[in-house]
Amino acid sequence: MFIEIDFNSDEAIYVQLCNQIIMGIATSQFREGEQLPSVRQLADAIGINMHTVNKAYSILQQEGFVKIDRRRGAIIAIDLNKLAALQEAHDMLSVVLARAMCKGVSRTEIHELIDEIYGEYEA
Amino acid sequence: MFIEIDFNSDEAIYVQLCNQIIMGIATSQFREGEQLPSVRQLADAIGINMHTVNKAYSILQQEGFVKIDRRRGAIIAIDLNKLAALQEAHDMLSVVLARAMCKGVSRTEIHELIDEIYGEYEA
DNA sequence: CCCTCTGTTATACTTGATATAACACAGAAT
DNA sequence: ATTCTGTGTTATATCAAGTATAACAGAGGG
Repeated sequence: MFIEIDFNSDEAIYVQLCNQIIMGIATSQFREGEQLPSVRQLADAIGINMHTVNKAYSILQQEGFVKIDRRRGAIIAIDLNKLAALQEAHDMLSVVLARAMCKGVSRTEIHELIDEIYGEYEA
Repeated sequence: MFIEIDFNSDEAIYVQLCNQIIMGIATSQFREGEQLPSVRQLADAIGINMHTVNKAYSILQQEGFVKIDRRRGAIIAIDLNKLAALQEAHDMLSVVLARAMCKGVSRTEIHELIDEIYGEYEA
């Protein structure tokens, strides 16, 4: 369990949690069917409130990354909706690329970044 | 001036404003040295508060997209810091790509999206 | 039957986003 | 000079969102 929270960040804690868990799934640190730590366990480990973790898990459920069972807790369960995923990726990329373009980052450099990150994830 | 705010979005209004203005710069709708509408003009046009626009402009200044003059208002002035831009792009892409990968989007499909968006911007 | 584990709900507290109002400075018109 | 109108700024208030504390409810193991 390698989750690092930056308390000085302007990003909400539950958002950081969501992102790190999703990245954990992408890197196969968490696998389909695997059980995440209970809200209390994780909250204590990080030093934050149980409710904040609960909110992160709820959002991950809503976005189709986990399923929540009252007895077993949160379990990795990807809901594959590729059309929605492509739409979401397009919208988020539009913002990221606009920022990069304004600052003089070329199309080639972006493609290189993509390959670099995909490399980190597939390894 | 084509700025559309979604009041049902979970994104804060000032964030939507920042993003749309940055996309406006990327599409050459706004050019270096050009003057943005005054905080009151834009606020009235959109139907929001002047202070919300002011916050967006302040953030754009802080991030190096505009300069604010008490007399002339906000003026497009890109502060080219490519190293920081590449770092930022890497961090944001890490999150976007993780989400996409989990949902079964391939590396090739991401590259296609990049080209598609760059095409829209350069046109 | 009790103890402990799970998530859930109710309630407060604190911070951030947005709005209202008054301010201060600069330039144009009179 | 004086007034008017434009700019961003600051102070204050309001409302929503993020986070925390505490008590609850169901499930399973001793």
